[in-house]
Amino acid sequence: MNLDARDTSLELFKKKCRANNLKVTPQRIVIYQELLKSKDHPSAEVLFQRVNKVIPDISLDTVNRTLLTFSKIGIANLVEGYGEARRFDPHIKNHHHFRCINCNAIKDFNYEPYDDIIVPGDIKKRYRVISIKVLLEGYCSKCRKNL
Amino acid sequence: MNLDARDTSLELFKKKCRANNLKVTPQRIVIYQELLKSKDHPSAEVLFQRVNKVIPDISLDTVNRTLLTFSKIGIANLVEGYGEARRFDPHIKNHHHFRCINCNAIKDFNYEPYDDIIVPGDIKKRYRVISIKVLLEGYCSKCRKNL
DNA sequence: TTGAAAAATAAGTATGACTCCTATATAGTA
DNA sequence: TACTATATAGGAGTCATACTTATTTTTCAA
Repeated sequence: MNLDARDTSLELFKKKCRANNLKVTPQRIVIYQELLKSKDHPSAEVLFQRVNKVIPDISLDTVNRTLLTFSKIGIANLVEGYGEARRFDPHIKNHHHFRCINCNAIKDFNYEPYDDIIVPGDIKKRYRVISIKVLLEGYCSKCRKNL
Repeated sequence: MNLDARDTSLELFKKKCRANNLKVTPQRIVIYQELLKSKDHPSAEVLFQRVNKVIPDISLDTVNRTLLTFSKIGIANLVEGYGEARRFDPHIKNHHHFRCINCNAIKDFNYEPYDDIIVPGDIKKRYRVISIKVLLEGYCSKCRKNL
């Protein structure tokens, strides 16, 4: 055997695909590799530009669809900002949210211990932090029933 | 003086508008009132439907623009999901984010104490929680300079 | 109270970000 | 190798948001 880190990660990727009945296509491999390299939480469009250099006739739809698929099977993470409509909250005071990853419902809650959460020193140094929110994600009461 | 709770809140609203050099228009008043009533973190479209019943010829653009304005001057809050492109992260392991409210940059960080954050009992009972994330928001190093 | 200036609005158009459709191509496997 | 289920490209459609412009309003000072 002669697997460097890259091969190992690629093999792992293939294993995960097979475990989820996903075909290992050249498109998926390149999208995976380009995402792994990314330090900037790219959008589908941004990653498409990079993948496009490797596979010139890939479509944006494929990149977007594939990224969503990856996030469903745990190969990638969907960052805050979910590609849905912007939503507003009349609550001004700091509070926290539970978000259903299935139906996107958002529930407010307050929890005193969360008010004592401190900001890491190096974050404080680098950025100006205005709010601290805890975001819990999972399935709401309705959606957990249908699992 | 004969101010009930509603009048008081309306006066407060007008005060905030003036403090920010915003004109107090009938549209803004109704949008504010309807948002205050909302328990569901409405999108611009959803709130537009409600406001529309009070002001039939209001435009969706006005509702959306006004909500953004409100969130800028602290009358409303913009909920996770910012109406921008969906973004992906190759990091699988649970970690946390700092997000710049100006340029929307997202920075990953890890902080051990955050790994011990517990889920409130009543949330645990009602929902199935899968992930706990701390979301810090404010200004990144670049943007804080230009303030 | 009025009228001018600045700001806000409605309506229509444009753009961006997906999302769907369908014919073709390909991976997995018998 | 051939078959079947999936995946893909490309184009069209949709939804959410932003822009443009002419008109209307608010605000404020005379």
